[in-house]
Amino acid sequence: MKLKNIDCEHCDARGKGIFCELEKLSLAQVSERKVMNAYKKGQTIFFQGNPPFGLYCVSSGKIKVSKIGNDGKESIIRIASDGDVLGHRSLFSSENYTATATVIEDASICFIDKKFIYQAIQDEPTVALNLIQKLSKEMGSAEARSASLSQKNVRERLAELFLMLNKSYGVQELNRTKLDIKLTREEIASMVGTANETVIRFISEFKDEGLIEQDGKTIYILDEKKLLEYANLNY
Amino acid sequence: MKLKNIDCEHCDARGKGIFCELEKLSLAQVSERKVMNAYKKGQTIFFQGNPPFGLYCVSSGKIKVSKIGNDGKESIIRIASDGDVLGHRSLFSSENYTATATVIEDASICFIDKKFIYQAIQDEPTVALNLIQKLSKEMGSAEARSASLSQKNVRERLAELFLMLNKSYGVQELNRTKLDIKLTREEIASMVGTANETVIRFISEFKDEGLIEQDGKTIYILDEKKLLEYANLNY
DNA sequence: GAGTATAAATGATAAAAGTCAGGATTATTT
DNA sequence: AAATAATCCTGACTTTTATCATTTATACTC
Repeated sequence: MKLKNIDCEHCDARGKGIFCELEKLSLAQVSERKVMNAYKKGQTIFFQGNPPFGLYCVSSGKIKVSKIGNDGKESIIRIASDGDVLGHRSLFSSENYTATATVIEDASICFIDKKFIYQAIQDEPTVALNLIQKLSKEMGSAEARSASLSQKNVRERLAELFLMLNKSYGVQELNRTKLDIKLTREEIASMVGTANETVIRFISEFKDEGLIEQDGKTIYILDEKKLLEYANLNY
Repeated sequence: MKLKNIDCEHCDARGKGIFCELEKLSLAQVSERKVMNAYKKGQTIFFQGNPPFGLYCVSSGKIKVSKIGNDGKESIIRIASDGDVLGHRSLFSSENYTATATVIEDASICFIDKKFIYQAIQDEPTVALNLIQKLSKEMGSAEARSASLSQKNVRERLAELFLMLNKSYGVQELNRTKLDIKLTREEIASMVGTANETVIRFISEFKDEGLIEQDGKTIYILDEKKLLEYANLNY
């Protein structure tokens, strides 16, 4: 679905993206080259195995980036939302996509051609630096996740995930924090790296112990302190 | 230990590093700002928790980058050798080191001040681009590792590791490939994300089945094909 | 080269998580 | 609102891996 081409200057995600420090003039150039598309929940932005032709910049919505194993098992690597870029990893390491990007919450996403991105990196040091910083932060998460998977048990990893979701998508309410993201147990399981039955068991445990509660598909954090204990974070 | 300051132009790792496309003049500038140090096996280059003051470029040797969990369990995130950079992730995400870098094979490493690195990124687009590419590739490995840890069992992950080591450090001999890297069982375990006893059992199995053999601490790959089967790689 | 430290190997057992099956809920469609 | 589908939940059982204890081998030091 093609959207009216909102210009970059008025993009909601303007302050967070890699082009955020550009002056108006250059930003207008970016704006001219981009195409904005609207995606519905469930749609795929790119598939594992396909070659990248450019970069996706998320203006709004949520996208899961996941790897599908040989046996069909899904692993969600990260979730991208406004201000995040998608497809950069494969683009810059000159290989086909190693993951699939699927919309989990209706999204507006801009596509920018490969050539122009490389040009922008050459001409605008801030773009390069922002990219380096974004990659570094994502790398940090990826490494933390690896360490977590090697060192921690499922309960710890699940507590960790809730804390992470709390940080990224938490909306404070009176005596609880609403997680503004809807995930199935299956998806939660594939973020934690376990089977969905196992996740279900621990979520029930967390609910019984009053750490979290649930209304429909929405999860609320009740006791962050206890979650922190359970997560056994590395200082 | 301070070494005679070999200039960048004559560095063995010149062709592989982030400064490889610089012209002689700019390279000389890098050369002036760097300090080269020699590290012995076992020495630590930086510690988890400390702030970064610059970037390390590996000229020779091998360094393990590992995260130590609360319980003291080590997870090796990656191994850096000639042409690789170290400490970039924390530097560019402006946080303290989230991992520790320890020499596992005597190394020569250059240190370049933070300020100068940022300057170089501004002034030399190729440096920025090389960094972006290095980060993207490392990110690819990190993501693959996460997926592997979530989806595969120990035997598959171990086979995968041997294939990876084969690719990076394999030296072809008559009817086998020598892995030019010495790792303890403990280290192998912490790369695979399991207990050393478990690694030992599977290594014994691999030896019994003629997939690998060993002479002292050196491992040789005998049957790459079978390892590929065992690894159950994702196409 | 004997002695000590470190690493590797093996067996027995326990714990954690995976798998399979069936039923209960909640969404979605007609 | 009924019907269908998708998701969630729970229990029983199996497999995988971790942990602990002990022995053997290798490397390092005096």
